[in-house]
Amino acid sequence: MRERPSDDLAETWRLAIRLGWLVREHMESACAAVALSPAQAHALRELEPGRPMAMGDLAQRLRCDASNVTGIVDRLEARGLVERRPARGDRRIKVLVVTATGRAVRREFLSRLEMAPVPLSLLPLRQRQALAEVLRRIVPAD
Amino acid sequence: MRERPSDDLAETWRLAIRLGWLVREHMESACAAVALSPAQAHALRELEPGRPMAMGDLAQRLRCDASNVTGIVDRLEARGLVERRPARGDRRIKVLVVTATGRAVRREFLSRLEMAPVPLSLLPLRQRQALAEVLRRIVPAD
DNA sequence: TATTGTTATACTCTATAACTATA
DNA sequence: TATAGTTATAGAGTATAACAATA
Repeated sequence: MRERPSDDLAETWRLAIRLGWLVREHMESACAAVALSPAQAHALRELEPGRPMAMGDLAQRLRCDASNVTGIVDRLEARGLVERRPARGDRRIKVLVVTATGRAVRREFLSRLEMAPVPLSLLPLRQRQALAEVLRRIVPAD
Repeated sequence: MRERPSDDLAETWRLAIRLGWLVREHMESACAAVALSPAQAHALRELEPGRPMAMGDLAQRLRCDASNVTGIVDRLEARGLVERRPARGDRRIKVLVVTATGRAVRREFLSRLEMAPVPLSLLPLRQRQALAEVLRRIVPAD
């Protein structure tokens, strides 16, 4: 069935959009499982254990205004997941460190995030390989 | 050591997640182009012209509480995109109708949404078809 | 009594602008 | 003066509970 290429493109993109929603729902359920809002989970994900990060740098990673990070970190800190520590050298800078509890929650969140929903795992191996190969071409590097 | 990353389920899923982000960014830029919040755009998308919908039904489609819809529709109505009309038969029900302006904005939004970002269009037709086929299997019907 | 939509309330995320304490 | 982080403020989305009008 030689469809017009433009129609094929639109159809493929519509399917991609639906996959996007699937991904979004999956993410939200991963957030809910660890009782974090999407923004909080996103922040915790960026804070790799053993790699302290300044508030401002986190704002950049989250692509939001620095003032938002204050509140997001307030809530993470209230739950005992991260700590604000003074940076050596520049006393204006506060550095974020993930606590032991934070590391556990972070691991739990990431592991849930990486558990693919059923349909993908049911796909034949060869098709999954093809999918991965195509995705690698169209999706920007992380 | 990853000898065969392509047959790794987790790797494929990670790529799918990135596609999800790509889709999300695309959607947000489509929303921004018509000056609608994601929730407002989502609502307007559900309101097919010529198919009036009750507030409660819209809440179900948006999968949110009915009380939220009041505010979302307030803003759409303030912009002249939809109208609340009394339903015949049951005077408790208010029915939503898209205005002429609303139809134009809706068309503009949907057309931007369906414009695939560059990378997908650069994919060879054959691969795009393969991608569509795989997506059709793993993605739930709309 | 039950249902539809609204209001009241509360919390989070978002941004801008003003403020503080450093540098 | 400039920068890092905070606070103040405002708008939007989310949910729950209470409410009015109607069924």
